[in-house]
Amino acid sequence: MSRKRVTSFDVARRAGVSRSVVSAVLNNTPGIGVSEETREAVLEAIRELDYHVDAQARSMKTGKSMCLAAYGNLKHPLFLQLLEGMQKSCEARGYQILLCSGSRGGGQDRSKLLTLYHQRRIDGIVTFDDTSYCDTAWAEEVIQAGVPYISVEGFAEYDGVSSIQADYRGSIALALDHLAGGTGSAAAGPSAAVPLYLEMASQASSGNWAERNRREAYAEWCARRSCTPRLLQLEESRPDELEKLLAGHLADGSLSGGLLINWSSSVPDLYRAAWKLRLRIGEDLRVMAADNTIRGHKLLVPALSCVEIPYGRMGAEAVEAVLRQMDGGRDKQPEKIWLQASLHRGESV
Amino acid sequence: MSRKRVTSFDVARRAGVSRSVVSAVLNNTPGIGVSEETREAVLEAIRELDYHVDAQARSMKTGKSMCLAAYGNLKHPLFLQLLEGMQKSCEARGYQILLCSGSRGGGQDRSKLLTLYHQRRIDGIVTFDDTSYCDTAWAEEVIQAGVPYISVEGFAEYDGVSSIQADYRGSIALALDHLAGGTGSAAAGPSAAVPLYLEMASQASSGNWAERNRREAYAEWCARRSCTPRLLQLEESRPDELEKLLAGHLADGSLSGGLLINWSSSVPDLYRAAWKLRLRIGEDLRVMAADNTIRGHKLLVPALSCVEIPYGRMGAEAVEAVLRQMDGGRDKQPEKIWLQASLHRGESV
DNA sequence: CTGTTAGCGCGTTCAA
DNA sequence: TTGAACGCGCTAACAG
Repeated sequence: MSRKRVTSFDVARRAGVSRSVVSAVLNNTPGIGVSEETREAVLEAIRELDYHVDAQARSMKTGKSMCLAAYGNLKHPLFLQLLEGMQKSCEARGYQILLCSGSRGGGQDRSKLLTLYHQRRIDGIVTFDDTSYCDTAWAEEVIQAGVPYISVEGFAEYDGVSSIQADYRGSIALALDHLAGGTGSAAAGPSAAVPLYLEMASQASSGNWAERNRREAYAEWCARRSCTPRLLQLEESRPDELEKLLAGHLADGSLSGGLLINWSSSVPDLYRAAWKLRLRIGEDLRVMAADNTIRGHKLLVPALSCVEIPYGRMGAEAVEAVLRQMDGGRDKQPEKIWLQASLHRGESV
Repeated sequence: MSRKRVTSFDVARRAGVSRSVVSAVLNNTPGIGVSEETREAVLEAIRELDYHVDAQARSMKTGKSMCLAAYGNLKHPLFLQLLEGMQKSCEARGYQILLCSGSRGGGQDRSKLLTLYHQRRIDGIVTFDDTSYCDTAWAEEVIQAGVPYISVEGFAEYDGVSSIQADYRGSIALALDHLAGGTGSAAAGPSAAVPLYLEMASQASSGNWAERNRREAYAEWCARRSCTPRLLQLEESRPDELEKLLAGHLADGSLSGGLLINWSSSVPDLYRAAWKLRLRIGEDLRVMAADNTIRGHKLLVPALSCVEIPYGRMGAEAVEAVLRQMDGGRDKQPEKIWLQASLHRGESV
């Protein structure tokens, strides 16, 4: 049978000291001096008895749970990358991650995060939001509660709370340069065919900050090269439309500059349309995506060239930011953090 | 500023009762009778003061952290599905999930799970292992510590600890039936071409329980139909080998019965080989995979027909099993749980 | 400089 | 229905 739980009291007795010394040794308490000798004795006792601090008792005293909540949609494949990044930072700082998925659709089960905070189960919150997320009511609650908080990809244009996002503008330039670079000389002039920008859209994404930035970045890129932008917008999940589009634009050769699509999640539809038309991606048609939600660089055939949003780094940075808030007190201004995207060279361009 | 923390003491005074009553109301303590009247008064006070139980203090007293550890490889995309299932069960039982990734490669950072248990941060452990995982040293430690534990997909053939796994045998039959069903009449006799079974292999998977089961299931399926099995084994990550194989077998028509591959993760290579040979999957070549790690039913073009391992349900069941262990005491026998796989009908067969 | 004593934090539970 | 003790570690004030 497992023997009785070992407490600091046991350790103290075993080492012939008082419990405060045990605590001092464990925490390197500055105020309390401990001779090297006793220190060793305590550590020895700890080892012998296999003593472990009771995290609850410690938390109760210190007021820190040493846990951060990670809230996000478990259906989103890239949530894992975020968690990985968070994990790394947390590990380095001795923190744990409490997983809090947002299961239901519309409902604000975010409020349970605040409950967790009030219960002292967590010291801070990281939410993985989509780029159009900006619920100011939630932001108010967070501020009201005084809980350290940061949103990943949400609240891009709202200064009330901290947030971290990718440089969507830069990501478009990256993609377009790659697309154009493959076409001929690096110094391609206005004569070279301009890449077509295909913007998939859903009701939620219309006024969206990310989409707007991408669109503008496309326009600017074209302007810099003094060629006219060719923007197309399409409803999401309309594979037949995609096919029609492809057929039409191929007939008149207007796709010779390649195609940049905003969401990789629509790329399978695109590939499928090409498949039906017996077009070979990467040969008859050069394609890139402005994100990599579907991990298309590894899974699609031919491998998708795309831009990678750095969710891993975002997670790590998010944790750092939240921890900063904890130290900084409540007067600290919300931070807005931006990270660069990177390029995946596949076979599709 | 956030006002001072509200304790049960404040609530008690506000409601004109003693703290024990507050506790009794909150926990519906059976032994203690509380009049409807006082009950209401307490709830009212709780509401007015916005009181929240301090989780640490409660845990300290009850000895339950109300947390389960989820350990697994954050690089594995299906870990998310497992978490989703765990989340669902946990939510229903008032539990939280503490995320504990296994970051490094070989190192046994699993031991930190035991530390967490000794620290009373968690009440139980669920690990997401691969099918060849069977570290009996770890199992011993777990038993020794007396921590409720279950492995998902590990320890299939070791009875010392609880585990939960998919019915890999059944999954193969499912796939083969689908593959054969598409070829002609349901009552296809020995005359119909037999599907080829392609087993990708790595050093770790050789003696592997899952692979052996799949192989045997294939043999049995063939035996039932009195046709001779056609098994092929290939080293993983050898795209050129795959291409050679495809070319050869197509020339002699031996792939007319279709192809079943054990790992979907090698399917992109297969698709790529077909792509190079200008073969059209689903038309010139019918393909299925025995798992769906890569989510090929949605991402690949044409959509992959495959078998789905029910990670979501496994996660939910795993949590239930761990909670059962907590109630049952340490005399309870380890459980071995099996779940059925299901079929995804795609376009590749 | 080294180490001790006493009291706290907060909810739960058992004897009264 | 209540008072009092308890669980376990932290830390300020204090003593050698």
